[in-house]
Amino acid sequence: MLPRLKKRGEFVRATNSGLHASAPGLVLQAYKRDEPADSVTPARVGFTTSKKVGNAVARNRARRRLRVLAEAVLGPKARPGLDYVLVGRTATIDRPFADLILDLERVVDQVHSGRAKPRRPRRPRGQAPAKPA
RNA sequence: UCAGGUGGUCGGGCGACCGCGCCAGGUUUUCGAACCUGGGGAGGAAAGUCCGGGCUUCACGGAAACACGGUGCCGGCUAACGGCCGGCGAGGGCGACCUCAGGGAAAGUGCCACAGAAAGCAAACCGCCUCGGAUUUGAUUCGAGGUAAGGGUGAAAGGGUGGGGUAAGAGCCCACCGCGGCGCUGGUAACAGCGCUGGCAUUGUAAACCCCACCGGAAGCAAGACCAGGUAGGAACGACCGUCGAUCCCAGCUGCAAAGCUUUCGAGCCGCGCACGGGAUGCGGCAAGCCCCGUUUUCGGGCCGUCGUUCGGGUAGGUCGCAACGAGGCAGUUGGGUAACCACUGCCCCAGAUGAAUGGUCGCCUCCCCACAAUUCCCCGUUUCGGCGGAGAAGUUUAUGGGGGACAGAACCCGGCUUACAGACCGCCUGACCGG
Repeated sequence: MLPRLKKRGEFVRATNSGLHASAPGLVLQAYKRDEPADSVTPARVGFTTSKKVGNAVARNRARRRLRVLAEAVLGPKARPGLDYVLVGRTATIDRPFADLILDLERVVDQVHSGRAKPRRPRRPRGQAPAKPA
């Protein structure tokens, strides 16, 4: 079983500074930890299911499916030194499991090959968009 | 059989593979843990967080009062409750049954739109009746008075219905009903029944203020305790206050006196100590600290006041609380009670996570819905009377395919309430129809 992300700061770091890739059934965020090359720790994984997914029962179900999914796909494919965050969507609950596996394999490949992009910076609420110079 | 009422139970089942966290025992151990075996692992509402408790901290002399909030027919049950049970009253339903914040309106204040002549000190718009006058008989009209039976307005017109009575009317009188008072009877009581009596006087509204009775100290497991870490027990300004300076003081009380007592001190406590050049600031010791520095420790050195305003920075990591012998659960042809509930007997120990375990995937079955085919029935056309074609209905049986199975996730723990909920099952009762 992969080690889990547990602190809020680790999740925020992956969201703000990590790479993002999305699929119909889920969203993947990945952050490469700043570690010396000779002491790289194993990959870690965390799960986020917000209220957008549904009530507590729906969120629990989405997170459980993501957890099994992570063991099946990230178990063999995860790279040491990375923090993976799987974000649940509404479709995570009803999408066939085989499709979810394909979704996750695709986004993991995107992240590993560098084709994923960092998150578009969001302006703080209440501020006007910055005008291009 | 149909329609309905009410109480209760359940909330998909089985299997395969792969997993999660907890407890107990065992083995290994590099003391971090790993592995094996066994046990148990979401709900009827775990939800909303609306009441009542346990528990914790704070406050507080017992207590009482004010304010504020809550409750509000009677009796019982309960640890307690705004809960439950049984009664009473009022309203609804043919009925089973359902609903009700259901104390006080002769303590006081307020309010009652619109319509209407008049709305709580009642009231004369139309009408009705009597008397008088005028005009031309019928009749019309003017004036004075009586009248709440009729019309009209309104949610409501100052008891209701009927009779007597009267110029017309009126509780003016009578009967019944309603209402108030008193008495008797039944009931623990709410209340009910009966009798006498009064005279219709007392409009409604208290989820309007209010009055009365009873209840309530506050905040909550991020309570609270311990440990680890930690740059910041932060900063600025102002006031008080202390130091330098300025300045001020070297005293007061008792006593004849000797003397004694009191008075000071920057900050936790204790002790010492000060007078002609001294003091207000001194010296020593002990103790505490989420403080800082040095060098890891022993240790050494430094630091520290109060109040107010403003501005920040960081954090919520671990263990305990906390997984339970408890207002505990299950069972009973047991006993008491109409019941809620209580007693007794037997058995059981029954989730404990913390980015948050209690599951994921697949197959079969089950229940419901839909489509299509076969099946049955009816209608139309045609016929060589065997059928054929078209259109429709039934949903019985069978097969195939597709879809659906609700509301919802423990977070310190109990007792309730409220709200959400596909569907299934059981008991009792009511009404209608049919049969005996």
